[in-house]
Amino acid sequence: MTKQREAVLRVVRSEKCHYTAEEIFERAKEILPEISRATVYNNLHALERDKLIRRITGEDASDRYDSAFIPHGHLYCTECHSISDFNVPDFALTLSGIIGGEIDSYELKVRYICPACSESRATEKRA
Amino acid sequence: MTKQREAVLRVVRSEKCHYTAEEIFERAKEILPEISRATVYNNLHALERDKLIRRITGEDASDRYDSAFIPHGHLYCTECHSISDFNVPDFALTLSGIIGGEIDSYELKVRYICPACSESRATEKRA
DNA sequence: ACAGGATTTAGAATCATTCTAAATTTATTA
DNA sequence: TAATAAATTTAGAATGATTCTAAATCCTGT
Repeated sequence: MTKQREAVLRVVRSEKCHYTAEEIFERAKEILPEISRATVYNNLHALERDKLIRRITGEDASDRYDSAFIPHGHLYCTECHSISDFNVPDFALTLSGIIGGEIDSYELKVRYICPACSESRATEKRA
Repeated sequence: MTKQREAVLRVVRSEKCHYTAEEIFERAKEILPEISRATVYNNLHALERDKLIRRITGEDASDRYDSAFIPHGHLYCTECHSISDFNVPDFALTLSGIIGGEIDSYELKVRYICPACSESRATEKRA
């Protein structure tokens, strides 16, 4: 665990982080101004391999990361593109039951319209 | 629905397709030799928007696609990188229950070791 | 201190995807 | 059917996230 890896981990673990590699790079530079982009990528991969962080794929051009404390799903709003977390109780267990074997990890993403956007849509209609 | 869009859809709907855009392009050229890569991308986006096909993200550098008949999850083997489908009964319903609102779509990916690889590992250990 | 192995760095290279602008096709309206 | 508008297609250039490279640096164990 080098100081670079520690810095990357600290950034990803910061509050409500769903950052891209680039954003993590920017923030890691505030801790270690000399850190390079390649190192950030290297460490994101290493930390993901060791299950200290989790990669979130798909909704943008670039991957995002979050801390892996509790397995959870992600909600994407198709209007404002915000990301939030949600939990499916005992889902890992449910999955291994269906699959009939051990699971390494899972990724669950739901696209929907978030309450805020849903509300502002309704307001518009009324107007 | 142009003949190009039809060709792309036909390729994605071919048996057990989990192709990348590039693979779809190669196969679409067998139907329409003049088709261009940009058209394949355009139509993949259009077909996804219209929910005629589904995009699968993440496990490779490039996205993959499959036909969207029945909502289902994907199993990735971490050893041989094969992809297969599986079904979580009534999952869309479960999700909208948890989220408390309507869902646009969901993507569920599970990483595990497939039965074939699991077996060959066991065989190795025995040897 | 020293050897060996892993990590870091800057920048170049790669490669999937998107963009562009012109040409063509399809749909609409007269 | 002719005329016009709107959407789609095309080839190739551009973009941009990520990976690669090769040299420098940092640990670790002796």
